[in-house]
Amino acid sequence: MVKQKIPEMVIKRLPVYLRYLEYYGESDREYVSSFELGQKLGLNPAQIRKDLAYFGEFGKKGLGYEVGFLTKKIRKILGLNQEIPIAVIGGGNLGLAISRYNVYRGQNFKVTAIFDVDPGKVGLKVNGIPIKHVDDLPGEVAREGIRIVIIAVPAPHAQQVADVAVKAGITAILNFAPAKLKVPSFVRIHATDVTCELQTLAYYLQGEGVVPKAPAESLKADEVEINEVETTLDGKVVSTESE
Amino acid sequence: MVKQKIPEMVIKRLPVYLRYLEYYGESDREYVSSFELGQKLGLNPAQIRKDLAYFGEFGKKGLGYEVGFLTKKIRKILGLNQEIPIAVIGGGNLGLAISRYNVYRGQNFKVTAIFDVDPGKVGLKVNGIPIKHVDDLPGEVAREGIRIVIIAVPAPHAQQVADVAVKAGITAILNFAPAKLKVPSFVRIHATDVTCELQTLAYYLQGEGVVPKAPAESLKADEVEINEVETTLDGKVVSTESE
DNA sequence: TAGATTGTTAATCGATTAACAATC
DNA sequence: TAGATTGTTAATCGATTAACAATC
Repeated sequence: MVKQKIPEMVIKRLPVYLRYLEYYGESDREYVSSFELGQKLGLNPAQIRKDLAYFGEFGKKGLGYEVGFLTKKIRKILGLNQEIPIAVIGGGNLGLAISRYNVYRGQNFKVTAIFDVDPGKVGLKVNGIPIKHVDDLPGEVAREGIRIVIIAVPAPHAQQVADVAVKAGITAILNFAPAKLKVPSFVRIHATDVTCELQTLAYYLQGEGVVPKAPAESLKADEVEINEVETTLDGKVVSTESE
Repeated sequence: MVKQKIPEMVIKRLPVYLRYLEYYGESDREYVSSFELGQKLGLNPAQIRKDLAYFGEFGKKGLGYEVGFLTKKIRKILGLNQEIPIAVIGGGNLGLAISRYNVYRGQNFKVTAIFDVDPGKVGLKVNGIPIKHVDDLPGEVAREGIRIVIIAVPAPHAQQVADVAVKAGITAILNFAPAKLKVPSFVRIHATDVTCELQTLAYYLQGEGVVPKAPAESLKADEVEINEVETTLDGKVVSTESE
C-alpha cells in the first residue's frame, strides 16, 4: 500500500517535539496534550495533532499522548533507534567545536572521524576522535558505515569536499560552510549559515526606531508608517521559530 | 504612506541573493538576470523578481539587474551599511569557534566581546576579542552598542543568559543552544540547532534502502512502496535549501 | 455521566509559480 | 526592429488553523 507523502515541515518539527518530550518528560507527568505541547513550543495544537497523525494514532482521546510512548514512536520514525555514525570534515575551529559538542550523547549520533588536509593535524586525536586525511574519507565511510557528514571547511573548499563525500556514498550532508553546494538530487543537504542568519537579524534591527517600547504586545507592525528607513517591519516581530 | 508588509521568507532570501552577487559578481559580468540567478540558486526566477520588487524597481527590462547596483541596494535594505557590533555569550568550544570565524569580515559584523562566567577565562583575549564576565553584559551593550548576541552556552543556561541579554536591551538573538527560549515578542530569535538538523537528516536516510541507485533522477519517491520502515520518503529527496 | 482531547475534514491563509503586457 | 527580461497580476499549490464528531 502506498503511504502518504510526508511534508518536510512535518519532519522538521518532529525533533522539536522529541526534545520537549525528552527534557520535560523526565518529570512525573504521564500524559501530555497537544494543547500543552503547543503552549510550550509556540505551535498550534491542531498542527501538532495533524503532524503526529501522519504516522499513526498515538494519542488517547480525552487524555492526550503518553509521554514515554510518544517519545519512542518519534525516535523510531526518525530512525534514531540504531547508532548513526557521522563524520566531520574540517579540523578548524568550527569543525573541532562541533566534534567536541557532546549534544549527540544519548541521541545515537557518533562522530567517528574528523577529516582535514593539514599534515600537522592528521594523526592527532580530539576527544578520542581521530583526525584523518580527506583522502581516507571513502575508505572510512565504508569501514565505519558513516551516514552523515558535517562540512565545516572554508567556503572555497566546501564544494570539493562535498563531491568527495557524495562519491563515497554519503547521501546526507549538514553544511556549515557559507556556500551553496551542488549535489545530485538524491543527496540531502541542510545548511546552517551564520552569516545569512545575522544578515536577516540585521534587517529586523532597523524596525526598532519606530517600535514603541512600552506596548509592544499591542503593536500592529504593518500599520505603522515608516519614515527614515526605506523598508518595513514584518508583521511578525515575534520570536518563535526553531527547526 | 503605509508600506507593504514584507514576508519573512523574502527577507531570508535576500542574504542568499547578496552572497551570490558578491561572490560571482566579482567577475566581469555587469548584468545578471533573474533567470540566471534562479539557475544558480535553485530558485524560481519569478520568485526572485517578486522578492526584489517588494523594495523597488531594481532591474532593467531586457537586460536584468546591474550587479553592483543590486548588491548595494540589498545591503542597504538589510541594514548592512553601518558596522553592527555583536557579542558572543559562551566561551566554550563553539563560542570561541564562532568568535574566531572570520566570515564576518567585510560583512560589517564585529564581535566586540565574548562573555563567560568562568573566572579562568574572563580577562583573556581570543583573536583580540576580550572575554568578559556575563555580569558585565549590560554595561558592554551600552558602551559598545552591541545589537545582536549569539548564544553558545550549554542548554541549561541558555534561558538565563537570554534573559540577561534582553534586559540589557538586546532585540536580536542567534541561538545555538539546543533549547527553546522564551523572550518578549519584540525580541527576534533565530535558532540553529545541530541536533535537530541531524535528526531530520536521519529520517531521510531511511528511504535509501528502496531508492534505486542508478536512475535516481527518474524516481518518484511518493509512489514507492516501503516495507521494512514504517514511514515514507518525502517527495522531495532533492537537495536545494539554504538560509 | 460530564469533561477533555483526539483524529480529521473543511476553511483560511500565505507562498510559489505561470503568464504576459510593458519596455529596454 | 527583434529578442530579452522586467514588474505584476492571476492561478496554483501547500501549509496552517478552526471546527467538530468520536470517544476515552
